[in-house]
Amino acid sequence: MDNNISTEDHILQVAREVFMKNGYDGTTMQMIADEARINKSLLHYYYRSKEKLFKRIFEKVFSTFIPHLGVIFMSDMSLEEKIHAFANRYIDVFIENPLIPIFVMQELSKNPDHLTELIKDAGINPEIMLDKIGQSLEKEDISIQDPRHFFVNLIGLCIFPFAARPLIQRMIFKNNEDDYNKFLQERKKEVPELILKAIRKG
Amino acid sequence: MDNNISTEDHILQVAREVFMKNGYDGTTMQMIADEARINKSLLHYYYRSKEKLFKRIFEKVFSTFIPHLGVIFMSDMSLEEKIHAFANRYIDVFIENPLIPIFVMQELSKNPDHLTELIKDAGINPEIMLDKIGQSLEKEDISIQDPRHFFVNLIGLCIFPFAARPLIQRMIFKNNEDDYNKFLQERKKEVPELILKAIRKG
DNA sequence: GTCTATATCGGGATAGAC
DNA sequence: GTCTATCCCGATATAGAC
Repeated sequence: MDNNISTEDHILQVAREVFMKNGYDGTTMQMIADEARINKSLLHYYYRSKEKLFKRIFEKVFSTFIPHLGVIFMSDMSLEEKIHAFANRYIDVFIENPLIPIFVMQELSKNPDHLTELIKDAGINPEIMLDKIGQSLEKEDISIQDPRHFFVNLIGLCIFPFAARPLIQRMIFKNNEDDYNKFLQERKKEVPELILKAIRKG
Repeated sequence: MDNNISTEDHILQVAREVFMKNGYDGTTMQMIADEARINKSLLHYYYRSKEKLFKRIFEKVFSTFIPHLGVIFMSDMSLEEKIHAFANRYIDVFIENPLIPIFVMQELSKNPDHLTELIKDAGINPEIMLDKIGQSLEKEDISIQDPRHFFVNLIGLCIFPFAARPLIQRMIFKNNEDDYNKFLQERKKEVPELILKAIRKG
């Protein structure tokens, strides 16, 4: 209820939380209105329709994590530095926004065509990134690996524990939140270690 | 439209597809009825309510992939054999049922309490499994690693490419289905190789 | 800019005919 | 066992007062 920000932005903040938690279909305009303590029709006044509001939110969410990818992999760090930077950055982002992974996967599986455009907007060119990775894999003291597998491995190892959190936390952490948070922190070291051991020569 | 099977089972098959594709909230009884070429009220005749029907489906889906876990990890294979068995089995299961990962993650994130019971029904005891893995990690010619990280790594590396398929296929495979299917097949070798390199001594 | 009232539609679910 | 008709509610969206 911070009165310094406009109603318009306040709605956006609240809607983001509600949509991320419940998904598009699981969210009603009434939920958002209640949460924002305003009237339903005010939502329409600002954003015309549920779909338009959702699109705004989704693009916002997408842009909170995709740009890091370009920044890290287009930099001139060594591959090892990139791996550490990636794990640190993304695990931190998802610790602060734990709902992003499922939310994004869910929406993209329903609506994959919306995607191509979003990636361009983020200034990312996956081909060039993969080329750079491929070059590093050959040049540096590293046994050759398919850059596409390398890439999917790195991303998957970082994101999966968030996407499957309900399952894993219950299965192997007796549903203890704190233990799981510790576990997630540990992965900033575990993931790079795993990958580096696997691709380092000798 | 196979007339050999009962209407009741036919509904179950159709509902499974529709629910997996659209999720609980994104599915209407009308969709299922249309797809099954029957009347809406017939759904209620057989399954009383949308929620009851969904529960049946979800448990069915869950049991198509969870039991393998116990079979593999409670067996007396060596850890290396288990890793290969796991990757082969699960990647095959998900190639045949590509919607399972997102569907299950989505539902569990909305409704995590439904889970504990399901795992017991599947005859799985995660603690014992982890203990067995821990013992293998110490006994066999392997550098010690936290079995929990080991476990999450293995599962994540296998499942993530299915959960994030829309994103990855577009970003790094120019949306080419066949290439991506080949890629998924390759992972039956890539994943065990990665993990074994990382945990093998010397 | 924010509210109330209302229109319109589609959802889940039930009753009852056949 | 399968259908039609109907109930009731909640959803998105708009009109119009203030």
